[in-house]
Amino acid sequence: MSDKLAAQPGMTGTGIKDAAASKARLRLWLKLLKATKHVEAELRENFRTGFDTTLPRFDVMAALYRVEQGLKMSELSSVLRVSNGNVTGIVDRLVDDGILVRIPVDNDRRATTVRLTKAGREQFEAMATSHEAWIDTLLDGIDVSEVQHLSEQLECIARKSTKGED
Amino acid sequence: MSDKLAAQPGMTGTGIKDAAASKARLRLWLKLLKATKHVEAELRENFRTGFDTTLPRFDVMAALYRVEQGLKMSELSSVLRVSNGNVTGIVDRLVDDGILVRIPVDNDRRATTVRLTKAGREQFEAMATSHEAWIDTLLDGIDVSEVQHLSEQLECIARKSTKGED
DNA sequence: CATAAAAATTTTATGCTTGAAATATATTCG
DNA sequence: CGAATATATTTCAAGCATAAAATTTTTATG
Repeated sequence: MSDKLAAQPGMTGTGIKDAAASKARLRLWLKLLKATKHVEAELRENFRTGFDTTLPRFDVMAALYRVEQGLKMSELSSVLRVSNGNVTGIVDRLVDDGILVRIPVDNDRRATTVRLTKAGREQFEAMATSHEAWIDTLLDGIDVSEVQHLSEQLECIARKSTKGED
Repeated sequence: MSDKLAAQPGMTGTGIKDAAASKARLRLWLKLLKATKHVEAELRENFRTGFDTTLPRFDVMAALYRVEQGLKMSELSSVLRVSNGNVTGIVDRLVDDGILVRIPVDNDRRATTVRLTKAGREQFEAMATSHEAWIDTLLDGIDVSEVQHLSEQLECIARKSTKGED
């Protein structure tokens, strides 16, 4: 009746609820969110002032940079994990700016492939270099020796959704 | 001339650039982003189906729940770290729904205080309970013993911006 | 006191984001 | 073949988010 049910070492994963652990996870989540939002805000500002562009546009360009022959709209929204309609709007604007082209798909008139133009590839390369440097600065409070371990922990959170690829 | 400048143990914090560390931080950032987006997406879906509400609305309610007498609009946007105009819109809708009230501030007719109604406080309590349970489930891949350490690492990222409170 | 400067908030323009409905094309199968 | 179903994408309505301009009120200062 007076067994201690909470916070026993080795008790992890028994499914028994632990109020203290729950609170600790909540606090961890709030910190995770805070750190991510902070970095995102800095990146957004840097992209805006440095390249007059946005993070979502960069994300689209990054996804397409890896695949020279381009991706179908549905592949793009699947890679980026955003809705189809969302991709439509961002791609529209990037096409207007000469950064992307839409190319019809042979044998399927429903689909379109989207690809970076030469100008788009060049712009992306410049942005990617800055982006990496910004991240390096923003995360410099984290010791390199910790990065691997931290990464593994974060994998545990994302895992259930992503079927592992990346 | 042939000194190895990169990836030396003990070299951390010298300010000398390390391409491998930079790449590692970039990968870490992508994982951080992925984990956060995953949790946010789950929470959004849970709030939508479970309470017909949204994460930003919950955030506003959470901030106000802690301060029974309410907060001024500017305090709210400062606590939540979002723009003034953004808060205006979300508060408008919450007032329409009877969850918040706007109260004039004595001696300053420019400002308004925003406060949860009784119904708002009750709704928040129900949502907060579910929210904590959702987080507990979403983060259950992380061992409780790691939480403290992870939190400290994340503090290093957020620190430069937040002047420490919270 | 009058006017300038500062402060609190709202408004506006633009873009991101979602979920759901609509459109168009392809495929399956009776 | 032809109707039903599935797939690829766009459109739509609503809400979130920002930065910048505008509005209203307060405070400071000459």
